[in-house]
Amino acid sequence: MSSVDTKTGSDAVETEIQVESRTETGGERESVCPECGARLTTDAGRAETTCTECGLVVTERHVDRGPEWRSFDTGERNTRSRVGAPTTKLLHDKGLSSHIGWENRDGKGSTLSPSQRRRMGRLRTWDERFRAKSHDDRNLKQALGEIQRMGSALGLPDEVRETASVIYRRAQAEDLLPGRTIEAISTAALYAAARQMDNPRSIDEVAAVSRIGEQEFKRAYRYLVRELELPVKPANPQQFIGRLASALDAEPATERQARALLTAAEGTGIFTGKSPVGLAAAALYAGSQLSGERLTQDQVSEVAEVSNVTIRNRYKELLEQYEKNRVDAAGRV
DNA sequence: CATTCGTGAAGACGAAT
DNA sequence: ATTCGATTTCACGAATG
Repeated sequence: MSSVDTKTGSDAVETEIQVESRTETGGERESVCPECGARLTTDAGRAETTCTECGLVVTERHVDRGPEWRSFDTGERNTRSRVGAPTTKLLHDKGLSSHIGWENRDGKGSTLSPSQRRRMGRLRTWDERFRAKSHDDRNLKQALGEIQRMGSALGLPDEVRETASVIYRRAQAEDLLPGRTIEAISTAALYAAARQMDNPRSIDEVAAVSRIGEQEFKRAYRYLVRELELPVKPANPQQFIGRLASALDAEPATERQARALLTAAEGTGIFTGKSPVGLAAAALYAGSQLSGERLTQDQVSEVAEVSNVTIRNRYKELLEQYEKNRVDAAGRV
């Protein structure tokens, strides 16, 4: 049993976090004083509950839910310490755990005997081990909570979130976390997972629900892919057509045309190096011209979060290739 | 007037040195 | 670590309907 405790440990954490994340914020604010039975008032700012009559301080556990602990901004990224995860200061143990220091002195400041010193050395070892373990656990909890939150905000299925947490754990196991924020790795893991499961979201979409900036997010993602050698294929623009079309309330004919345009351009090198979302947006615009719906470039660029310039540059290439294929097919018959 | 189109400057990125 | 080529975006003005 002892040899597998890392595995069972992390599984236990996973189920625990799911239960916790489903739990809504504590309901019962109505309570009475255990001493005098009078009403209690809660001071949210001080996180204190006091009796109106006798002044008894009950002090409930005001659980600090949600990852609002992150107080540094992206600009601080450069000055951040590279040692350890940035959670330590603010989150780790909430300052509740004791720590065995390195000084070989007792509580009064006098030095220890050699035997006591050895004993403390052994204790210190275990202290560090437990500390590291619980730190990783907290780290993971935090990350899984974030993945859960962002995943549901993006409407991603559970499998994607599970894949994301697997990726996160791999990153943790390979010591990829130091120097990066939990949010950054979580966001990157989720984005990578979505792509791996053929349910990609655009960088913009993911960045919109993440707590980190787009720059940092992309960095973390590339870092993860490189270090973990994640097998992520280039995203297919077709995968964005459906969601964009429904966001635009586009006609089915337009969507069909868009898909046809993309299919025609597949494998011609038009895709290489181009943003998949930009291609999808351009295809929808061009498709709407062909179908007669005539969406404007700005309409499409709005929902796709792609500039109208990009749409301009892409849709001409798409139409060109489409024409070429059409005459080829006609000539072959 | 709204939409589309073309352009140059600027920033980010990957690849190569 | 810097440099280069491609891409995207922004801001502007001109052309088009």
